[in-house]
Formats: sequence, C-alpha cells, structure tokens
Amino acid sequence: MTEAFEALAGLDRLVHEPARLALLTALSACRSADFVFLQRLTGLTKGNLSTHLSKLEEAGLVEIEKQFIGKKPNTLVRLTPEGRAAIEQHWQALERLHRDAQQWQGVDGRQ
Amino acid sequence: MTEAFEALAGLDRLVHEPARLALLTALSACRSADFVFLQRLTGLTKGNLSTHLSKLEEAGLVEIEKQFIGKKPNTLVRLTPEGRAAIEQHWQALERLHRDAQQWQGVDGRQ
DNA sequence: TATTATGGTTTGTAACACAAACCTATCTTT
DNA sequence: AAAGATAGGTTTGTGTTACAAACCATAATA
Repeated sequence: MTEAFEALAGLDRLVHEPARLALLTALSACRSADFVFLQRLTGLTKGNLSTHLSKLEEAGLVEIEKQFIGKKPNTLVRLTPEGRAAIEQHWQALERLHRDAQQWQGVDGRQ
Repeated sequence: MTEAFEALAGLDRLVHEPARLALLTALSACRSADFVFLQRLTGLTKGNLSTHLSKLEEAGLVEIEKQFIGKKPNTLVRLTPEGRAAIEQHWQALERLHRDAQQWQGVDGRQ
C-alpha cells in the first residue's frame, strides 16, 4: 500500500518537471514533432524549449535531428525507445499513487 | 486539444514536486497524519520532510499542530480546504493531459 | 553519567529553471 | 544596397530550491 508513496517521493525529476512531462507526453503520441510545433503546443519560450530538449537528448530520452526544409532550419524531435519506456512508467507510477490513495479514505495516520 | 499542454507546462511547482505531491495526496485520503507516519510513508529524511511541510504550511495548504503525547512531541498535519482544492485540481490537470495525449496517436507535428 | 534514541529544525551547497541576451540567415522595405 | 524585421534557434546570468548534513532538546537506557 505504501510502496507507491515511496516510489513517488523518488520520482525522476528529469521526467517529472512540468515542461518536460508535457513534451514527453506529447511526443509519446506523435510519430515526431518539430521545434516550432512543440513551442506552440507548450507555450514555452524558444530558449527554454531548447534547453529542455537538450537535457532530454543528453539523457537519451529523445533524438534530435537537424535539417533544412527549403532554406529554413528545422529541428525534428522523436522519442527514443528508452524515452517511451520512461514516460510510460512515469504515468504508471503517478496513476498508481493516485489510485492507492483513493482506497484509503478515512485512515488516521498517527504513530 | 492543446490547452491541456499549456496548462501542464505551467503546473504549480509547489504541488507538483514529487515529495509534496505524495504528501498532499496521502493527506487528501487521511483525516490527519503525524510527522512520523508521513516520514515512514514517504521515506523522506526528517530534515526534508520538515522543510516540505513548512513550505506547504506557509502556502496555506496544510495546517500543522504541535502537541505533546505523553512526554513526546507530536506534529499533526491536516489539509486545509485550499490544500484539498489544490491537490484535487492538480490531479485533474494531470489526468486531462494524459487523456488528451492518448487521443492523438499518430499525429505528425510539423510546421 | 555517558550514551543512544526520538522527534524534530537549521544551514550550506550544488543543481536548475527561467528570462534575457545573443547569433545567423533570410526576407522586406526604403 | 543598406537597414530593419522575422524566423529559428543557442548561450548566459541569476534567483530559487531540494537535498544532505549538522544541529538541538528531551527522554530512555546501560
């Protein structure tokens, strides 16, 4: 019953941080997405989107591919298999915590 | 469709932080809980539990009542109405994001 | 009377999230 | 052709903060 709470208290901040949770969740439903699309989706500034993506790339959770489309630079982002596993597990941990707590109604926690 | 993502990117860090999310979620299912109980539940150190609780108290999300039981000090923690609202809304925002993303399978986000 | 345990709080520091500044290339206007 | 403006990003500066470790007070125990 309580393992879910310990697990949560130790959640991976890299994934849990709001902006990155939004990014990874969006990417988990897309084949791929580009920089501008992600910026509009999340409302992040370019600067912060850039650093969040770099961090996810360093951690091996996303792949970033830079190309030109016509004369414009274009940054394409895709989840890696590890990234997909990480975001799925994260949501499972969150759901488990929430579900476990529900079943608890009225407990009095003293000791 | 995308509002949930913008909302998520702007989630309240005070509530979202893993340890505090666990604490608030636990408290939302308990009448009340004491320091030692919460420490065992979350696996946090005393020091960090103490500072997280202080932060939640300052923000008005929990009430803290210090008393003695026999000869031992005892710190009792309870969610305030605002705290209850905050954690419920937070879970709703998370669930909404997750649900919205699911419906999206296969979209190709470029532009 | 040390020493250990219990129940906490305070402090020092390294990480980090954001805003703002910057960069490079291409259109557009004058 | 020079000067903005726009697009698509990256780098930097700084205040916040989460954690570990040190600390404190009291009460049992050896």
